[in-house]
Amino acid sequence: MTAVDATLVAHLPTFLGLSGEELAEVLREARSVRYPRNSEIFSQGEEVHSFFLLLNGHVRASKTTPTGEQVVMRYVAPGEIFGVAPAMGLKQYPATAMAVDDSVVLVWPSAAWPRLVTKFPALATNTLQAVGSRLQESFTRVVEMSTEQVEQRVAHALVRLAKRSGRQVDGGIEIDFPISRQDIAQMTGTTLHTVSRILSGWEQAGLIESARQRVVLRDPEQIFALAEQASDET
Amino acid sequence: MTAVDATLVAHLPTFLGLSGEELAEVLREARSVRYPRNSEIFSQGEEVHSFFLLLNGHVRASKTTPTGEQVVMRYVAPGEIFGVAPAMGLKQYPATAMAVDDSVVLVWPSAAWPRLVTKFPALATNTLQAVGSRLQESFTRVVEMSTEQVEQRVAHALVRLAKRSGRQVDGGIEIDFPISRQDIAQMTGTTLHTVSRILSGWEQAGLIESARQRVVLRDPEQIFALAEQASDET
DNA sequence: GTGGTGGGTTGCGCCAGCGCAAACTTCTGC
DNA sequence: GCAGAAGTTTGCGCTGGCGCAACCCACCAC
Repeated sequence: MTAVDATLVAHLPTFLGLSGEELAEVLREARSVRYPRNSEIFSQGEEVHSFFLLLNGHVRASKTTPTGEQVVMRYVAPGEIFGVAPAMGLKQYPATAMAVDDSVVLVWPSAAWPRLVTKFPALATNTLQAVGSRLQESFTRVVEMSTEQVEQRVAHALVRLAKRSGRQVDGGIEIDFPISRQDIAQMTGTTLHTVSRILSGWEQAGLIESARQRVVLRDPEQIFALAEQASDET
Repeated sequence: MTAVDATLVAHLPTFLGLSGEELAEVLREARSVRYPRNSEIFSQGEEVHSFFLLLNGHVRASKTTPTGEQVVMRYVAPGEIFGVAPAMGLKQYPATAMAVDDSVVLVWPSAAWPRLVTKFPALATNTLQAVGSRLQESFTRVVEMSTEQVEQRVAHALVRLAKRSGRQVDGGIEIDFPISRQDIAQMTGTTLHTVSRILSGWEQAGLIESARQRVVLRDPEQIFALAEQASDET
């Protein structure tokens, strides 16, 4: 039940339009929780009990099919809300959230949502915009999966990860959290093997540098180009 | 600029929690417009000017890629809101909406949204839930495209269409609007040809009956079964 | 240090479904 | 009633990428 520092989150889009006083009131209902790497925050099918805001670290949201296959829905970056099932009127979490890195998370009990949103309608409109942009992203993904080849989709995925969670390093841009070939496969609708082959190819060509759960874009421009143009080129 | 009959829409989830008086006030800002079959309601990239509620008919929302391919994002059923780009803070429509059947639509100017939502916060939460469930649907689609074979995806698509827009006829359930093989292909991420082959097969087997832009599920149970189980079976 | 485990790589064969092509059928406009 | 457009069917050959399998490597626990 740590007191949460308002200055850390005041600038986030979620709290746009709230006064300092109001923000403090909203934060008073949350507690700050630390999740170590590879720990589960909530699980698909579990009764909804909370909604969350990621302060620090990285969280992966994934869905498991009845046949046991996993699909990665998104990676949550610091500052974003997630697990907003309560706001969407869901009774159970539609996906599983796991900290892929040591993470710090603000947690509100579900019951707080109706109360907060009544008192601070801006929260509803801000959340609506957040959910709206996720819907756009999801649509983008559907479009990519419908029209692009695997290599292009992997390029797109890396570009997006780099933009959202990239860290400048001397050799280029590094994806700022541990991500395996398997994860990338589950983001792009392909197999671990195919991703491995593609990344190997790119590494040969000097476009990326990679190691265990680590990817550095050495030539972001080129990857970007691969993501964009339709298939021709050498 | 027809006056809109409140009793027609009072029961819709969008207006949940509004009194009759309030609803009347909301409707006063809308006008009712008729779009003939195959006419465009708004176009991808167009400046946002309105948001909509479908009273009657059917509307297809689709996205066009830079390379000119089309992907069908959803079919809007009567009673649903669509083109809610204003609420999501978008400046341009992310997709094209076309009436696939003669349709009647309530149209609000974008400018009305902030005003209405301030006055009636329930609108924001209701819209949030609507957008949330679309997000779920979109995720479902991503999962299907990642893990299922084409035949299974087509089955899923038909089942969903039948549930949302099916009409009981003596031979089974008919999809209640004109839909081409091409449309189904664009919903499932495959080609017109493959859809045609699959539907032909099903027609041979007596599962469906089809004609130009028309599909009747003769054996919905079977199609449902195809959609569910992983690939084995005769 | 040593054994084990969780990633990652790579070769090989196969097939679902795409691309191309051609023909057919049903609507629509005039 | 006729011409053309739009939608559908079907055959054929090819290939992207999947499934399987084997192996390698880096890290971790003890």
